Amino acid sequence: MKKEITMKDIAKEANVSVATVSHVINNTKHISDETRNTVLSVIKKYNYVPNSAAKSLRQQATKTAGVVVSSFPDSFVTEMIFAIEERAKEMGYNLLLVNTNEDSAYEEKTINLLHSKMVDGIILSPTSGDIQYLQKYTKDDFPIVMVNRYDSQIEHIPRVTGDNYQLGYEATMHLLKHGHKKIGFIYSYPNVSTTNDRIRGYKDALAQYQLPFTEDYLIQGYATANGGSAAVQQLIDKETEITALFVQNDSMTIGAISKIKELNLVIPDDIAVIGFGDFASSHIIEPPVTNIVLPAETIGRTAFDVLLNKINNPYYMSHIELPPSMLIRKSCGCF
Amino acid sequence: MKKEITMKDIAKEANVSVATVSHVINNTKHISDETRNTVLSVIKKYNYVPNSAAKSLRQQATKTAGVVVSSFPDSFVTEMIFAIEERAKEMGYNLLLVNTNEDSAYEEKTINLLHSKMVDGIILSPTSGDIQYLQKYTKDDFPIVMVNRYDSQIEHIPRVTGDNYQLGYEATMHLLKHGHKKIGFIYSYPNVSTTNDRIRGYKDALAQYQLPFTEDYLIQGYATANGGSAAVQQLIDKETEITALFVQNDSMTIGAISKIKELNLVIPDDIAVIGFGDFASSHIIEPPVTNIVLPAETIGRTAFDVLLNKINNPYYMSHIELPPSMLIRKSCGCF
DNA sequence: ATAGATTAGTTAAACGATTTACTAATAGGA
DNA sequence: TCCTATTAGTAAATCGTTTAACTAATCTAT
Repeated sequence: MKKEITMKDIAKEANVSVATVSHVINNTKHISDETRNTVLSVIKKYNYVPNSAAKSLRQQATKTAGVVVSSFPDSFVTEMIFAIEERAKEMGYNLLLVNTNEDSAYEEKTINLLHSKMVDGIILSPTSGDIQYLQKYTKDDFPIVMVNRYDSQIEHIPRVTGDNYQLGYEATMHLLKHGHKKIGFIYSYPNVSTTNDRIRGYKDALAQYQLPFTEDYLIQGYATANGGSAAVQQLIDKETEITALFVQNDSMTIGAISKIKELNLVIPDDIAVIGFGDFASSHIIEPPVTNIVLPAETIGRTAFDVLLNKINNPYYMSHIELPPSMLIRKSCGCF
Repeated sequence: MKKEITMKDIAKEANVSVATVSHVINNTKHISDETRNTVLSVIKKYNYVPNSAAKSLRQQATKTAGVVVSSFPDSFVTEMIFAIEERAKEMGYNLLLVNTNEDSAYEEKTINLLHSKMVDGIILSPTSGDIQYLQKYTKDDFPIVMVNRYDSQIEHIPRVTGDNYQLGYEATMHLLKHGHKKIGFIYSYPNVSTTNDRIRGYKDALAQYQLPFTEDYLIQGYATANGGSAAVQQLIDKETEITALFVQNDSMTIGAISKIKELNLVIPDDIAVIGFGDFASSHIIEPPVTNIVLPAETIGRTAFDVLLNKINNPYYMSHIELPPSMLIRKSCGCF
């Protein structure tokens, strides 16, 4: 790789000092039109772009934010990231995205990397692992905000999430109202706030109907279509005789439905289904699937705004929780 | 934000020079066990992490690569990114991901940003916009490899893509063999190699059967479910009387199918469908949809390996093209 | 005419690491 | 004993910017 062009080169060619070049670039001092123009033309000629490692080193600030998520190919997370990106662009920020794929050691490495790359702040959807290491950053007032998932052990970190307790409660209530008493709950990531809160909601709804909570109805599996169909198989194998299913992500929902059909069971007559998160195929699958959703776009945009607040004011604090809503289609038995 | 801990602080506390600390961290000189241990313990005590802006500035290298893609919520691209990430992790690299969302000005800004953040190289799936700006980087031997899409105007950039010509040809041939003569082609991004190559394949297949190419059968739309259903509506409005459809991405395929059903047309009897890219719901939609696919995982992993080669050898060059394969289900009329 | 303001530009000290060239002390070999 | 190697560590230059403090020239108002 050839030597990069530096500000010094530009300065030399334009017969000015490096300081002047810097001032032209950053509009940080009044420079005569004449010098400004020659400098600009030299910059253009060499396609010069300032080295931002040097810039960051000096300035301790970059218009760049990091986004660290733990699971990717999930339509909810994808949509949320998309919204964060959009909002960041609007506000003149660049975004660096990293997917930790539920690997908490990698998450820590990543946060360190981004931190030392001098992003101005980080939006984090944490893994289920130990995130005590975050404490170090909160002590330093490095701006971090949690999105989607949170960890209540970690204090003083703003967060914006969906109201997953309410979500679990409402979805279960909906099925209970249809007369179901044995409701399977299929999820993927244990020990994360989203799952925990939904399970709390699920239990409280059962209690409302004076129904006992049965451990066997809770099935954990991989967040893939295969994971979903395996989970259904387990419910069958355990002879749970469940008549309804609440599935926590899109791929698993698809897998669960395909398995139910394979078993020659009819949705919603034999087994009713509610899935979390709206996805493109929800209304084209047979039968169209009823979803309970969270406002992914609002969550994403808000998260970025909260980060911005935190960047501008180290004492900023807020916990924002957005409510779920239901998209009723045929799989829950309403029609 | 409080002052960060620097190597100097560590050195002072451990009663050694900064040079020694650096050597301990990087294993770049033999240091006695005693000093090494005290240094290490001080580092641990303060949770010290070297500032990589400074490091990059000095070293001109970081174990970090950038990935710049132009469209996200596409299952093919998602899967490819996933593979790149995995391979990068295996090789001890960190990855910084940016989605340009088909905005070519933003793409240029992003590449500049990543370049100046001193990533060691970039994997790029370019937008359809003008990418002459890349020339500057190739001249400097900055490692860039194109993945998925390429631009033949830009010389000397290695690439790994699917064989989209073959893909267009095979899918079309498959439909032609079933006796279809009027085949709609629904796509989303104009002026990108993937689309162009598939259209070439489509035309050549028609020619093979001595059929004329009809401009009206080509419909462009948004890469969403709505875009797909709007495209079908257009084909109907234009009274094209097509009997088969080849759709270029997952969301559009889902939308197209739902529109066809809405119109009370039967798949595959009235209209046969082949969609590009395998996705979770392909085999659960009614009828299960026949897909022609590209090996997303291999493409991703290979792309990273090619980037590594390019990083280690500025003169490295290769164009890798992976073949498509078909997943035959019911929507094409084979059963 | 002259003090004070304004304008246009420069000098040089940071920022936080890495790394080359150096020193000092000890060990080994003849 | 003297010379050379080896070991353990350090001083200082360097990467490419930004920015506070400075100078010099021109302008303004009295």
